[in-house]
Amino acid sequence: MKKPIPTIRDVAAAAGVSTATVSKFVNGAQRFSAGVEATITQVIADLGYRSNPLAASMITGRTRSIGLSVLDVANPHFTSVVKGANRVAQQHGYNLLLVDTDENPDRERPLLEALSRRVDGMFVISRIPESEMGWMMELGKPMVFFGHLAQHDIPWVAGDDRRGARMLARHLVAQGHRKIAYLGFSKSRRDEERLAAIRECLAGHGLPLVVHDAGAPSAREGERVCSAIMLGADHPDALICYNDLMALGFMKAAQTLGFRLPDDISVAGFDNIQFGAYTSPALTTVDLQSERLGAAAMELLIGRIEGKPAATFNMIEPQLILRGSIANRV
Amino acid sequence: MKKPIPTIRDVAAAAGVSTATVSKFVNGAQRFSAGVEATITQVIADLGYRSNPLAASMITGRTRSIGLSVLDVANPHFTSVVKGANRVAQQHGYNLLLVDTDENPDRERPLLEALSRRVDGMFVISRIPESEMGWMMELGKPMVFFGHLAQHDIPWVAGDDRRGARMLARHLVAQGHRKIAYLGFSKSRRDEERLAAIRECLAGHGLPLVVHDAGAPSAREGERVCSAIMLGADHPDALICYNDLMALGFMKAAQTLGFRLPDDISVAGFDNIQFGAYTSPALTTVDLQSERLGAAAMELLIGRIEGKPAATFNMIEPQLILRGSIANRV
DNA sequence: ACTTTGTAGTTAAACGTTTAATCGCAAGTA
DNA sequence: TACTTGCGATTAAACGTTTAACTACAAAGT
Repeated sequence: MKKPIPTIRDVAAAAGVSTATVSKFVNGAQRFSAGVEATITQVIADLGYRSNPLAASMITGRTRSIGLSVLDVANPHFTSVVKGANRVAQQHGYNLLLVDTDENPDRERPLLEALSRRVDGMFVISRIPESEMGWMMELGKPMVFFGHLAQHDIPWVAGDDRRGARMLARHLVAQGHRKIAYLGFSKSRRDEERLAAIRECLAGHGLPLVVHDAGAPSAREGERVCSAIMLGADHPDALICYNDLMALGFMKAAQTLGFRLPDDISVAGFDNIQFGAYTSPALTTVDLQSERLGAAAMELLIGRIEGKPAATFNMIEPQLILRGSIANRV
Repeated sequence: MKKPIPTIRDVAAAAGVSTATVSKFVNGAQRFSAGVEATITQVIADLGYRSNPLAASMITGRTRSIGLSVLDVANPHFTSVVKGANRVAQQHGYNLLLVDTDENPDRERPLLEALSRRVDGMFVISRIPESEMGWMMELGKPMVFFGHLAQHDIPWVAGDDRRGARMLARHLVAQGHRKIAYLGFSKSRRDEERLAAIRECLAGHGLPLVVHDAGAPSAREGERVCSAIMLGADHPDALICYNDLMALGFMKAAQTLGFRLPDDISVAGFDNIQFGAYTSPALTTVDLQSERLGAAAMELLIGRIEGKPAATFNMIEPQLILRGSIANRV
């Protein structure tokens, strides 16, 4: 036995004005005579009227929600991105419509296509190669992508992976490491930048790089590959992981195997997830500023949605976070 | 120079049928003669027609999105809840409209009120006391709450906090601990259940309980309160934390102060966040099944939205996860 | 042959807003 | 006085669907 939800027409009738007047009043789009203003205010309060945003969206073509497609919300790196994005969205009066593609590229297309009609714009964190992204442009909504893109007319936001990787590799060399390995995740578009920068830096010092590849960017996978890396003839003296999750998993497994960290092997990762600070040794990492990236992406996107001129991309400076997981071997 | 988006009317005109026919066709609501079916299929493909869900929502009153209000997405416990909720929502063809209240109860009301008109139902994780939740019921949408509620007509989903707390306290006693402390977070509705169960269990063994209270359920706060707990005349031999985040922070700070874990003090938490497994010692915790809770809440909510008879609440069994952070003092 | 039943498709009225165009009126201007 | 200007308020047409009620017609039953 619910009372029917009052419409703008009910308000107009009760206040003795037209619906247009009520609409303009609610949207603060005009000045009003004192009498009318008082009456409408009163009636709205009495009836408990609240504008129906769906109906408004039909006319204005704006929904005040933004689609956010993420690879895995439970990955703390992406969680931070979401957090930053959501903060900015909320500040501007937008809500996030969340999609989690669960690291499965096949899910992205149907989910994004369905999403596109319900939002004003989309922030997309994807594993789809840039060359296969054509259909996304047909979606007809403003978009911003996570991660560096080569095409210059598509907006993106990214940390400077190359620079961060270089900083880290340089530091390892300076600390006297000579047998450095990289545990990558080649399905990610960002992996190749990191790998290239590391390799280049080491080559500059005449050092080789052993590369391993993980099947998922997860702690579990880091644990799994540990024995393959450590139980060979001579294991590396330092390991750079594609991300902190993998590094955490690797460290745990290595310790379980009886290795001492960082004496037997130094470990480092990317992302600076919160939990890297709580292991022993604490994890050295490249902070790519996840939350700021999310926020910057949202600023960019909302700028485009609201038609304000804005840059097409935004590269944020990384920071090397030094903690106990890297030994000094000099 | 964008081409205008085709409407159902464009399709109807091009196919030589009425809009009603097209509508029924896309919703699979009727059988059609072979000719009509073929024509419509063809025209839809040619024009690239996609139904506008906003317009449909106006009529049906259904949006196929569900509001999820969360205290802090970046808290791994809630991240898991979101993950589980989102999985089930997606399975049923719903999207989550996310709201993050940032542990600030004052933000909840305006955000939820705005949200309520755009969704079919809401899953609310709140810090608002049950006695002040009246206005939420006026929102006129199906709702499910996170955490135990006393009122029996409001649907909720929760882990069995009392049972989990009892299991943990009992284990500590069995392992020979006699000076047990609790680091709580009294702003949470769930804190009091845990505290009560622990106190009751210890009282049964004639043991006292020292209670501390944190200002936030965060690792940082766990670090901050460490010295107050450990540097007194004689510190506890075991500490139960309101959640794993606080436990992680506490452990780190205690180790920094020179204490050895678990020899000097045993530590345990709640939630079984992934990262408790990667510290040294690894964290003993009560797994309240965050992800299953999120999923169960969504099942319950969707059941109510779609008018299927369902239970009003769902209590999920906790599990004690024993790891290295608890010593054997017998 | 006449009625009934069932089915494929149409008509037209919603749903609850926004907004361009218009209007009436009072105040200001020439 | 007559003409303009500005402003508060109205009119009515959208926006893109769904759906109850209806129609036309063919097949089946009597």
